[in-house]
Amino acid sequence: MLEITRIRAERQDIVKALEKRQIGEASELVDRIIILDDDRKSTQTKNDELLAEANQLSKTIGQMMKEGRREEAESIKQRSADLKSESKSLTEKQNSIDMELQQLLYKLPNTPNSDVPAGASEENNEIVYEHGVPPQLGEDAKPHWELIKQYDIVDFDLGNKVTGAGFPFYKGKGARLQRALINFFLDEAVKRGFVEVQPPIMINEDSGYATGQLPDKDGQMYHVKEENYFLIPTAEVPITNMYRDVIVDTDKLPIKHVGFTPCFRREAGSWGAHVRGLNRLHQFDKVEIVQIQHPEKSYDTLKEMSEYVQELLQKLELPYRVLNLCAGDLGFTSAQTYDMEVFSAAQQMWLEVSSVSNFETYQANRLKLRYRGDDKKTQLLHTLNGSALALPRIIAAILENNQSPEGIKIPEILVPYTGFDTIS
RNA sequence: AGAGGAGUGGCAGAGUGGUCGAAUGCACUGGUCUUGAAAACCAGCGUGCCGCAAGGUACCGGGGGUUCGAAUCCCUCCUCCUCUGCCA
Repeated sequence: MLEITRIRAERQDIVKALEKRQIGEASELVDRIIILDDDRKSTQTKNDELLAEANQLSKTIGQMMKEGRREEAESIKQRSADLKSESKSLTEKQNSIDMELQQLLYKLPNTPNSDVPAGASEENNEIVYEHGVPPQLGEDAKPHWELIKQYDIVDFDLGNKVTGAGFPFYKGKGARLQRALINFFLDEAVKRGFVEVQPPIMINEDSGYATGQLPDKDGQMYHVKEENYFLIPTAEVPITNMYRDVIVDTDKLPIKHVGFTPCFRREAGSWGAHVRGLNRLHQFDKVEIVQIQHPEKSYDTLKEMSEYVQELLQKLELPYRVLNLCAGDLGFTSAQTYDMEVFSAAQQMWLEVSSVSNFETYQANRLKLRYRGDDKKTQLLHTLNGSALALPRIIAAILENNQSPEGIKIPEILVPYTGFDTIS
């Protein structure tokens, strides 16, 4: 959520930044927010004055009662009651203004950083780096959804029977490859100073709002009605929410966490031919890295996280490219995002395997995640996160790129984790 | 899941209707003293909102209510502890 003080102070810049994202009516929305905020302030001032008088009267009444001046006390009780009821209606007004203001602020996405390219859709994403050469596969190269059947390592039919579409079983060497990748990713992150956590995979409504999944992505998360819990779409949500309502000592920064969780996404209405096999699932595994950083250092941290993810891809010997997402393709809460895409040779397409983002103060504002500045005042921190990495598409790429008539070659670095070097 | 008890500032812990945003201790910050440190002593020390400021206002697990006045009384929800039950 954008800070209202910032909206007021940098009104023109913010409107411009939001328009870069192709948000219609940005200017009207911002104007409305400022008017409401004015209203909020004046209502509070009025209400505070009423309450001040009422509090004063109550004290006087108390004093009179003590001194036995009952009649005098009775005579001003009425005035106090009037003040109280007047204040009550002002409080109600305040609440309804607050709520409307809140709703409008929820509608505003984050403002893109100045390095973010303009553009409406993914065609305008900027390719900032490419690494590796896609392997030359023969005519008979198979997409991963055929390979998994051939070697019987991922079973969608079983998943359909036991749960439904998008919930596959991983079997045998498929399951072991999956486990190997999880351990590899966790170990690498821990080596780099990320503190491992195992968070709950259900979150409450407050957490959903704090990191911005709610209300924006309501309907995309699985919802447990009885408890009003949501299955997490990413470990970002529980891990970042560890720091909801926290004031962090600056010498503890940056805070670095890594966590492995399954992730659940309903992805309503987004299924099609290009999302076959492991390309898109309702449940998938992901190792996530999260950092909480001082505002002045957060872009260095973003770069560092992006480089870290690239190292993982290099170690897995996968050809990849890095995209600087354009404003129109940016996630709702992000100020800047780098996507890492792996080239899947048999499908002849790029698969997004990681998304590394700086949210600046957007999440911190909702989280009330702050540090104390040199002037002793609390200031919002910056939050960042990234996938490191999401498993299914990595598996898809490994299967497709490393296939040969002899079977599928496991990247060398993973062999100590898998205990085998070929799937055949 | 049932019965009982409890939730107060970073921590411990007082406060059961009036001047309480809240005693006290510890921790922390600054100062005095000291060659330095410790100890001792002095002072400061929650968060949000409104306000240029002075100041005002709200918050004692969350929400609602009673009252001129609520940390304190009532209702409700949540969480924790104890016992019983169940269970990886």
